[in-house]
Amino acid sequence: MSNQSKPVYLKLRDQIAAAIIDGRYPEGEMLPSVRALAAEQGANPLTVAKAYQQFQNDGLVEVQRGVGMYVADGAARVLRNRERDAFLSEEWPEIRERMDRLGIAPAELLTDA
Amino acid sequence: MSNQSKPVYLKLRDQIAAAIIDGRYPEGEMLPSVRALAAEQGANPLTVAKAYQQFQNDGLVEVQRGVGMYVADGAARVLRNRERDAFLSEEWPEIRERMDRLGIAPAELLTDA
DNA sequence: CGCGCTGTATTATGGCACTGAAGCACTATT
DNA sequence: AATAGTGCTTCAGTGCCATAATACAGCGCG
Repeated sequence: MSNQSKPVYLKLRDQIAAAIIDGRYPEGEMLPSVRALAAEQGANPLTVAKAYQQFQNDGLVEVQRGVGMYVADGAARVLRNRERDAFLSEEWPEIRERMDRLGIAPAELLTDA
Repeated sequence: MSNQSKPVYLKLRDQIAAAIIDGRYPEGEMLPSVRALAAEQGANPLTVAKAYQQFQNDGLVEVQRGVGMYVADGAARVLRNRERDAFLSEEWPEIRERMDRLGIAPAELLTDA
């Protein structure tokens, strides 16, 4: 659903955010360079820069021009809380409404880990 | 999430599907005309037609040119089963993964009715 | 200094999806 | 026949996305 026809820069943004939350991009560590990530993902450097842009504006990554971009302290916590609130207030109600309409019992969703 | 920056014709499509599943557009009954629904929703008739298009291709609505479009027999059941399967196989795994990442326990969200 | 690595800005271009306006084709009713 | 209601086709416009080529600016190191 989230990985299909969505703009590339948004997919990259989500992917980076997940990596920060999971600690795969640890706080204080340097993020992959624009060109490096672009090459790795087969995307354009400009597109990667656009994905990084949003994190800069929010102060979640610190830019050292000529050096690289670093994950700010507390970025993982802020990011997780923000996405958590957004999920609960916006996405979950609609998901729940859909489950009710489709007749999906909550129990059957919890069987697997 | 589903009601923000999503194309109008897709929002209309979901809305119509929900109405069919819920029986607000009963089987055998005539659907609102393209122009009528467009006026009601403040959209362009063509956009509404595009939303209806997908149901025609799947045989869920029957078109009588010059007359109108009617909900096919069994449309509600087919539609509900299809969306149900799609939800379980495609959407839910991603939702589950996100909830795990954000530290949300599924059980506490499913307890209330 | 010179080289190589960072991010950034500019401009241009192609593609694609969405939306819209006008008109055509068909049917039922009068 | 005339009218008014249907869906449908065609043409055109708009905006976003992605890419490309190029150049600029800051930093570290030999």
